[in-house]
Amino acid sequence: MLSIYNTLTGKKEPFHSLQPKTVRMYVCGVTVYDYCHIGHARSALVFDVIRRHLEFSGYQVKFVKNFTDVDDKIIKRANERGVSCDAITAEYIEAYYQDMGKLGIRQATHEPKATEHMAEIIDLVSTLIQKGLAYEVAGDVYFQVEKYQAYGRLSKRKLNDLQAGARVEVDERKRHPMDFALWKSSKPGEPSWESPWGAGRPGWHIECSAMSMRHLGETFDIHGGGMDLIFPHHENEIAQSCGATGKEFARYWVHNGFVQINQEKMSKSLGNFFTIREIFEKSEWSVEVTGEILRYFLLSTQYRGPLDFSDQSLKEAKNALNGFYDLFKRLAESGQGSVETDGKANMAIGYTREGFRMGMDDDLNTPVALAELQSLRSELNKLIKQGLSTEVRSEARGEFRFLGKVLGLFQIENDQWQFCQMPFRPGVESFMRPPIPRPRDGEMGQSPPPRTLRLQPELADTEVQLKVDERNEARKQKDFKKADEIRQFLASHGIVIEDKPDGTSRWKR
RNA sequence: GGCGCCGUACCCAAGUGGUUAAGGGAGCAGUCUGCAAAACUGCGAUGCAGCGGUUCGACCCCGCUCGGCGCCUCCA
Repeated sequence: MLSIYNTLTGKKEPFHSLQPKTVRMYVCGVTVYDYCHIGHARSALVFDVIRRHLEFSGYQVKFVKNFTDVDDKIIKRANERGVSCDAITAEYIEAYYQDMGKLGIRQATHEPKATEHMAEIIDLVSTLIQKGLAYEVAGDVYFQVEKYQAYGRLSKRKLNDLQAGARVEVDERKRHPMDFALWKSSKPGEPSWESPWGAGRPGWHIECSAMSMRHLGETFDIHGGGMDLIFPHHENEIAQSCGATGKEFARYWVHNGFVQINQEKMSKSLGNFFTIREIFEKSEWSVEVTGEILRYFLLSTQYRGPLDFSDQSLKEAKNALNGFYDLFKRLAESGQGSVETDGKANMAIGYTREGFRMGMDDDLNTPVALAELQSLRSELNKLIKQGLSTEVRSEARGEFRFLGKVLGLFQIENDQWQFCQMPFRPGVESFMRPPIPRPRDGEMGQSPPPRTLRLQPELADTEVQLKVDERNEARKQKDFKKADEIRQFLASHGIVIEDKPDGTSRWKR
């Protein structure tokens, strides 16, 4: 039974779906005007894993994640480049799929766009006006926050408190400073749609209400996003949705913590962000391996806590994964077991599955889930030393695949894993670049110049094996000088040899 | 000014009102080994920012202090 922290109640609560065996979940996606950074990756991954865990637990998950494709920032970017908004959004939606795909983020069941739901949005705004919760002023429509008594229940704020210290610009046309736009009249050249209030475009919050209700119904189970969306975005979504339907909107509100750099929030405005693609570009490893490192790193902290991104944290993730894939190599070798060792291994697998499930059920405690897998790794290493049958080894690898699937880990083939850094890639010592100076007013942050990678042609597996055999022959002849030369040669191609007690060797890249 | 979060060993990171405070990384010392790598074994917080309080008993509950951060404006 899953327990999950609900921002609405401020407590961890047992999760019950409204409909049996089906979970309806909506997550705020990204505004598509730029490349995604690691913060976006964390959010996407957290909800990807929640979805996978729910499926693992036997639910069918209807998962909706939107693209915000009408927005001031998009218009601004389009104007800067002298292209259409459509061109901007198409470009960055494509980039989103590329980047998230590399991270192994699965696509949602529906990925709606605001521009494709204008009818629903206009309907919703009309309803709010009819119900007296919204008012029109010269082509703009505002939601009147004072008409929704429960306003502030998600973010635990009171309207009065908000007013007191708020840095909200005074808009004479609003009845209350916190009233927010449902519909904005458009200026010439801006994207616009016909509406009862004239040509315009939707405000930011209304699209999520319209799209979630369209695809999931008026009341659904989980609504998620980053912590920073709690106020005002989700607060406003609740106000306008509940106001319009008179029903509860989402039942569980789930928010992920931030990725930080040096204990500070990573954000565009601070200029201290790393895009997903730049990490892949700088990585010393293949796309698959880098993706798994990033996933492990992002899951090494519980989703609600802050997570500091650094070169070291990625190295730790890499080292941890090396340990798993080292084990997988051993599990792929054949062996003789005993009733005792095979039995112990099966027991350990059983306990691990149970512990893993409990960890994940406890508000998606991925660090605990990973610790369980680490314990199994350690246990299996011991048992392999004592002797473990080929069958049980294979089952164990299968278990890592099975549980790992929930986290998106351990899915790649053993020989796809790269243990060593790619040799001869100058200038790529680390994922991290020096801190970017904070941009001054109105100035964009500077990107470092692109790095050119020189790839050493890789040795084919057969070539490596030939060399390894040659070396073992030399070792048999006690020609250790030659043996070491071959080791050196292979090392220069990024290959590490591990000698086994029986005189044969395993090798890894 | 309002609301909220965090502070666990060298680093990352779980956790519990009362047994030995998970797990990983790094380190050190061993086993194994021609060498190496991997693996294994051992060592490592008498203490969970500090100070009070509640309690038979608190790292875990309450209060205060110090330190760090977030939201209140676009933001995952």
